[in-house]
Amino acid sequence: MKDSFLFSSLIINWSTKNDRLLPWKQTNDPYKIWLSEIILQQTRIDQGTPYYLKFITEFPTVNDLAKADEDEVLKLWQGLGYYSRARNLHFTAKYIANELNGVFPTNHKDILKLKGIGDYTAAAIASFAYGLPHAVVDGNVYRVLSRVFGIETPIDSTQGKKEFSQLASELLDYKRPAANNQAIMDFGALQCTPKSPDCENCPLKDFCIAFNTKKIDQLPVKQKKLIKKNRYFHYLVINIDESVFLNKRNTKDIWQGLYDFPLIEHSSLLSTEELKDHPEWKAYFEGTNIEITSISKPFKQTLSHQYIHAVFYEIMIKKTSNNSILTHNKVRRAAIDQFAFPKIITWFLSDKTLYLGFK
DNA sequence: AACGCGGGGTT
DNA sequence: AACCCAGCGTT
Repeated sequence: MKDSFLFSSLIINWSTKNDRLLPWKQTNDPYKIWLSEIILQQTRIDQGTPYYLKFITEFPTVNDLAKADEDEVLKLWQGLGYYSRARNLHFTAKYIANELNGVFPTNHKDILKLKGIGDYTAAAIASFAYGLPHAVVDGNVYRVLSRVFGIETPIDSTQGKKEFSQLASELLDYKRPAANNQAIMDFGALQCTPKSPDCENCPLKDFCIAFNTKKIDQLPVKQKKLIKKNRYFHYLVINIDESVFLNKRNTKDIWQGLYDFPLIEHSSLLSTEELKDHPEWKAYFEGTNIEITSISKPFKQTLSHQYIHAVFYEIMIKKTSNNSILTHNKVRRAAIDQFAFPKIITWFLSDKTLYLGFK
């Protein structure tokens, strides 16, 4: 079965009967294909599709995207996660517009140099936009190849990456790389699924080593296991007149580029009395006449690598002689919809809208 | 080579 | 709760 022609023929034949109609399949525009691939990195089709449609409506060309503010791009990206994708997308749009005269690179080597584009995305754009013979290796491909060929090398090892991308290249039908790449990903997503794949109705049943040795549920092999850490956020929702103070996250941490509120982080959840005794609280409110008007329920958000626990203290400033909080962005409450927030902030805000008419 | 980076669906 | 999704950049 180490017959590349047979493998790609079977996969492509399968795909002609199991086509997924997706918006970015209808175009050869490298900008749209690039945009779709960035959105779909580590993201399910169903989750990414509405964002793709929003983006091509708002920014029909790379020049439109380049002209936008980063805040505007992040706002449109809000809720999709992995926000460095949006920042790199915008950076690269400006680069293409300003340095490349708005023309997307047309060869694999130059595509791969762009920020936010790695091996997978470069191969995807090269094949889908220009018909160039570069094999994609994404999560679907790792799964399909490891099973069909019984490869137990961990897919998240350097050796594994090398081995699988070499095999994918050998298997690629060089006469129809786009169809071949599309087919193997669709096959992984619909037929050779992570859990309970439909092996009985699989065209590769007779060849698949994992199926014939009953190792389907053991492949692919991954070596990493990551531990989640707990973090405790005490958010200060500081209101003064019709405004509230926002914080733009610029440090090297989660949610870079998004907005939240002034934050006191501690290694455990603090009681109100403990929080009032915290040096950062004192720095904020020393010499200031304030009132805590409400304390939210605890919110919990699960990230890929940490748990965020957040409590929101709503504080009204009556009179201040302290200007340290003024280093944050003072924003009219009616205008906060324009800022991009992480999920845990939007949960808090929608709760407030629901119960207190806060807007 | 190892780690950090979101959010959500499925099992 | 664990796993995984059209991965990439940094250290």
